[in-house]
Amino acid sequence: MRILVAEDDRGLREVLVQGLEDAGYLVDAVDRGDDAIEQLKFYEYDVAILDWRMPGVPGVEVASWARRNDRPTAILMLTARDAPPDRIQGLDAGADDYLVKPFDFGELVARVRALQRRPRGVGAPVLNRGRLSLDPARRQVTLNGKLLNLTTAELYILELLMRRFPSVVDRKAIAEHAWRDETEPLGSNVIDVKMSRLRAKLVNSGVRILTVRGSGFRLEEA
Amino acid sequence: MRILVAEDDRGLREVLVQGLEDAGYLVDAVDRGDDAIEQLKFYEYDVAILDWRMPGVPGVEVASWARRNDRPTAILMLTARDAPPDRIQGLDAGADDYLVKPFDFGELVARVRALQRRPRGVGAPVLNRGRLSLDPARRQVTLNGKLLNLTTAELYILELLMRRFPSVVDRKAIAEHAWRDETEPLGSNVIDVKMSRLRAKLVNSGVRILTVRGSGFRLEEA
DNA sequence: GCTAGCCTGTCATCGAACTGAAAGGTCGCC
DNA sequence: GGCGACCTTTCAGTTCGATGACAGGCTAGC
Repeated sequence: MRILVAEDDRGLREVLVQGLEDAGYLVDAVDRGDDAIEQLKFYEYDVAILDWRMPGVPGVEVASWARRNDRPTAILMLTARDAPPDRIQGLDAGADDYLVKPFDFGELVARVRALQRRPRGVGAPVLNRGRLSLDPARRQVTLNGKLLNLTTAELYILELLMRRFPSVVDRKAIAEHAWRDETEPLGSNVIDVKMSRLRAKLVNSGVRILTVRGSGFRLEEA
Repeated sequence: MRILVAEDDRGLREVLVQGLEDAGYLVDAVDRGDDAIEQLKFYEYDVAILDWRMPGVPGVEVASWARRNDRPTAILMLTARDAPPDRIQGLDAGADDYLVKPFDFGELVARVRALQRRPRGVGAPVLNRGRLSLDPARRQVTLNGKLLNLTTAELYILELLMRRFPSVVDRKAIAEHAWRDETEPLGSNVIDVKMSRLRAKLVNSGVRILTVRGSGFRLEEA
């Protein structure tokens, strides 16, 4: 297990390195954000522990760089700022978890363990496919920068298809994610209707919804 | 995006449900740990928000149940206990994230968003043979990464042949596996027909269906 | 409070895909 | 050579999905 620590406070950095090595990890440490990016370019770390404030590039920037470049590294952010707005920004930038100083070292280790249990290859906050771009936070989709006018249900379905790309998504999953009440009584063809409407809005989007008979639907590029 | 809220404090529960619904999520709520497990059995939630202390079964128990049973749901734990040892126990039990009361609602939403960005857990093991790869959970087959368009019956037959590889599979077994309903329908040559069609789709797949005269069929590599 | 507009789910219809029966050809074994 | 097992193609019936039309519900704006 390889971990990158990026922290400018020397005392804290040494505590982290020492403690994590004692816990059995291989640890590299840097004290600048731009150095962190350099390291991330060349090694596939399992976890990166980033300080919020750092010389060079701040932790958030490092996190969003890693996200944009599809680095397989889980990111744990450290900060002294406890104000929720900041923390939100950190999480939305692509951090996987968050810890506020001062923190208990045992808890840090526990969170690192929790992170490495998670499957890797996390997707970017914004889903892109073809000429489409779906922002889950804003609940909106753009086609070549132009806003697409999707209904709520359509957006849920499209989001699901994009998240599961290129897998087949079955009707049950679609129904459960896009509607509230239903259990199994899908005696109607609502899904088909919504698919039809969604398809109509996706012409020329670089993306197509394919039917997999008997199984469900999946997205296809081009 | 579907969320389960398990919280016994009625006031907080209603705040959570209302707030999350306003944020665009589909929310179900229960006030007992055992009810939470029942819900998790039946629906594939994207995220479950669990209170630490609850009537019935505590949140940690629910989390570890979900982990043991490979539920695809990410778990966010809520607690009033701030002592790190407790928090560590929560994370190790299988929680994906953690929030201490009282918390800022905006932060809760941010954490939920961070959780849902992660890919879901792994499903059933994938069968590989030759250049073929069959995913039983998704009910799809890929040839060199490209999706093969098999009908339901063809897929069942192929799955059986792959699972039994390299043994011979007799016609009776094939019929029973691919048509759950019938018992003695072997009055026609349906199986032969399906085999023929399946073979046609398996050209150049690194795999061949061999006939064992008088016994059945088996798969052969290369 | 009313109206226009959008969203939703149901239905009917059309078309495409899948299925199984049948017919005729091929092959292996005696 | 004969026979039975197996292979392939064809064809029609059926199932499943796509789509346009419609009515009820909800909302925003007046």
